[in-house]
Amino acid sequence: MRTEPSTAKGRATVQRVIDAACELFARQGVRATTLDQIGTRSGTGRGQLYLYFAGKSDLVAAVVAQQVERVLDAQRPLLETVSTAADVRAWCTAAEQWYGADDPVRCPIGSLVHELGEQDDAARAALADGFGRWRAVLAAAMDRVRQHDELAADLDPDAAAGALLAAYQGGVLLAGATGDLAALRTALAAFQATALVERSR
Amino acid sequence: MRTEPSTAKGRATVQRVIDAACELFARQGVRATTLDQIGTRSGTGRGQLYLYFAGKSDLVAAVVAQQVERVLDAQRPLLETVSTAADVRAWCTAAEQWYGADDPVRCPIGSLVHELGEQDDAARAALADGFGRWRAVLAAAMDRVRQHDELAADLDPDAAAGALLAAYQGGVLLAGATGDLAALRTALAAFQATALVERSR
DNA sequence: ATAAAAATGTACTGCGCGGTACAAACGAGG
DNA sequence: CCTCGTTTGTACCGCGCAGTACATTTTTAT
Repeated sequence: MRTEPSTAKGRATVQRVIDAACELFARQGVRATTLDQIGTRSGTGRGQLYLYFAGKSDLVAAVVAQQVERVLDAQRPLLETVSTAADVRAWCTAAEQWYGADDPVRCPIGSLVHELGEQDDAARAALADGFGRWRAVLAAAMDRVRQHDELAADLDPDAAAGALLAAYQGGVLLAGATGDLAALRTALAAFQATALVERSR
Repeated sequence: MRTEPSTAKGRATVQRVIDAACELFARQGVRATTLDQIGTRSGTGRGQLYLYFAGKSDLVAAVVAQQVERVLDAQRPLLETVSTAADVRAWCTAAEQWYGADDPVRCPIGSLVHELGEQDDAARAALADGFGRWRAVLAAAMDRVRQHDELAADLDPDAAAGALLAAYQGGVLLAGATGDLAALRTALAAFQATALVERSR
């Protein structure tokens, strides 16, 4: 960020720009999105971009950070209440339904991994941090499942969180490639079938 | 492919071009690779590209197909002999070691998913087909494991293959994002821990 | 040996997009 | 109501790269 806006109006504009960029990046990818599109979409010209951001990579870094917040915020309410195997199943079901029939199957965070330039250090760091935090939230949830004794014995919560996140990302990747959400369902179903132990109660 | 080369020399050139493109795409991505680089790397100018290929997307499609063959060929010998849980573990270990310490962690196939243009239909189809075939080979292997009764009871071989592929792709994605292969190890380890049942014999 | 075809190298063109400069409009103190 | 800082809109520049044209060399066939 080159210049922090000093008025409310300026801050609102910055937010609109980031929001527009988030949407466009998620839908059509980073490199396929031009600054013109972002400027138009956000209702501002391209001029503002260079007032508030040092350039495209700077904007990308800001978007990555924002996107991470969005994804985590969206999941937190659901994830923070997870404490049983059934809750995990519910999260998996919800995850499958994030993708509608018509919009492209691409995780707003995961898809960024291969789209960031090699030298976009700030963005890459933000991305890695985002995955770390996502995993931490999942791990906390898995830990509660473990306390209910509904996590497979040979998995520790941290490993389970990593595995679930990988299954999700891999599933989304395959689903995006084949255009069929079944791949995601399969990946998550396998995790549920093997990692969770339903206790009768 | 615009014109099939009719001489051995021409075919050799085409192959060199595709090989060079494979390497460059795998290392630095599709969009970051220019036709100049491919022309130079393959020892031919950019002129040839347009003699044999209709344009970049055409070349990309050819590369995708080739890349799929490479990956499958590399794994076939290992995968076709898989018939026990221990063999699956061996494959997982091998998979972790495909990535050296210095080269970037990106699956030559998986990384393409988000790099292909929205309208590169031929390439996308080749990619989807590649995943399908990869999964089929894995499923055949899982079927043999099942026959040894070393696959978890609540997984059918097809689902196990999908889950393993997703775990691998997701693991590579996370490892690439964080720069730490541990993510891949965790994902594969979780699959092994929960999907495989070691029988004493 | 020679003509036709195929392969190779080079130089040029156009354009999309990131980046910059600068002019116009707005808005908050004095 | 004037003034200065901030915000907004526009017009321009240059570069990198995909795509094209064409001249030159090499290979194949008769």
